[in-house]
Amino acid sequence: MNNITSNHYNLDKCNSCPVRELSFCNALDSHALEEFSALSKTRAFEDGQLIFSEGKNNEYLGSITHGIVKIYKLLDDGRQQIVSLGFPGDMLGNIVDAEYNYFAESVGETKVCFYQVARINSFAESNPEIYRSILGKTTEQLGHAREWLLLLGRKTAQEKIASFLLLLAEHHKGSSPDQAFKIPLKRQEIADFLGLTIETVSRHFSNLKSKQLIREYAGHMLTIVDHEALRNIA
Amino acid sequence: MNNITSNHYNLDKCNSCPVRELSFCNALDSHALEEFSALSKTRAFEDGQLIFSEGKNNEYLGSITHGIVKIYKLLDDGRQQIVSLGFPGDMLGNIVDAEYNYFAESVGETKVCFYQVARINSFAESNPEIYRSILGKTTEQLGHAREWLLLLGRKTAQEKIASFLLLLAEHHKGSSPDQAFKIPLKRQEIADFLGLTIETVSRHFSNLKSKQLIREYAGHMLTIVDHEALRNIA
DNA sequence: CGCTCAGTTGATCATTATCAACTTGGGTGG
DNA sequence: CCACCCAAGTTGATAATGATCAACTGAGCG
Repeated sequence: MNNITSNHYNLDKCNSCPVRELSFCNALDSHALEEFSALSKTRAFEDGQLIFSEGKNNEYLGSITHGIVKIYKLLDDGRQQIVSLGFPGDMLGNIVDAEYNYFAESVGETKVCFYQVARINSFAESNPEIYRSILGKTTEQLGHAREWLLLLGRKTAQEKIASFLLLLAEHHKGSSPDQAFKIPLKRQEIADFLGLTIETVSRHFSNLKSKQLIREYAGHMLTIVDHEALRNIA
Repeated sequence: MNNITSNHYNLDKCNSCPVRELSFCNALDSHALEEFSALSKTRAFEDGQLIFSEGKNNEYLGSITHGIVKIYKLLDDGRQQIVSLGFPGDMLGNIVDAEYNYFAESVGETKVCFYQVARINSFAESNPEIYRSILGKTTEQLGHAREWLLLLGRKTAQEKIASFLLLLAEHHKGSSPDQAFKIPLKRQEIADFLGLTIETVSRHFSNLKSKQLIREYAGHMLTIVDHEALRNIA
């Protein structure tokens, strides 16, 4: 964790924060938030930058404000598994384990609001509710991880792809259903998220297209044509 | 959650608790612990009893004191995935999500120390450190879940079996290495934990036996003969 | 223009699932 | 006490899913 840029508009930055209601800092009242926000530093990442790397200690806790972050693990021979996709409002890192045993990398342009863990702990002495809030986010992540265990352990390739597309659609709920959205991941990343190979992912995409359940165009823009059918597959 | 038996020896029960140092209640000092322990009720389970079922609300938080609990999810067609094995000291349930989206079932004879979530929340008003402690346990579970995501997504059957055996051995560290221990799960449960079928599990067990890496006898007693080789496989 | 990277598609292979038969062992009742 | 029964586990034969290897397309960029 280097080069965290100082932030000089602390006082009202949370008010303009796009993930104000989603982030773990949401639990704080406006007075506490003002104090807390003074501790934060925001950092922007280009596509594919390493945010955390394995074995690094838990010096910072982050909150994603823009973009997507992939959390992944590696085996010795290079096999990779994405264990989580972080979307705006999601928490990054943890304040408990000294060993942060994953890699975190930006997917596209990303911004993360960081807090030093030591400062969170001091802050918590007078504002213990922050722990409850971090607990909420962690429990949520645990739920997602377990959902994915079911997917990786028991779903077929086609079911995995369908589930993945619905997950993405879920994060575009703001826009109308049947709205086109950009697939943020490359085929290799999708494969690493679903426990498949590039080729299998590609084939099942083609398959869903030929069945007219989805449509893809202009690079990576995707429309889910038949939500219902996709949900039945997943 | 029915039939929670009242516990009439509250005052010093935590002192005799076998998971005193492992459980989330560990964070409390002896005064707070005495107050907290009065809120707990212990319940015993036979093999294969349902402890939580999907969709039930988060009324209770538990701490496993004896035995093993499997947490699993189901697909509509009956496919099952064990998403976690709870050992003594592990936490059961959560205090955040209203929907507890898993099944929990005892594996062998099991005892669980339960707390009503509402009571934990009241208690936390004067002892907020309990949230920090629950957060610690939840973060630990998240770490295990993600380790398993790597296993399910990217490891071969043989690697899965080896990893599983080492996980079990890990929980018998108290006894000397190369010590025999009982495999607590049936083949079907192992399969549901590793995302495999019974037959594949059985074949790879046979394979490891024929290679003299493990030995199995008297039903389900297992000795790991060659830890090193097993670790290389995993 | 040609290079590279991402993605697609095809052919073949390997691993694991499926289906089926058989073994083993513990428990029960005659 | 033995015979039987059932559940769990093993092993074999075959099938299917997904991986691997390979060739090719197309877009973006210097």
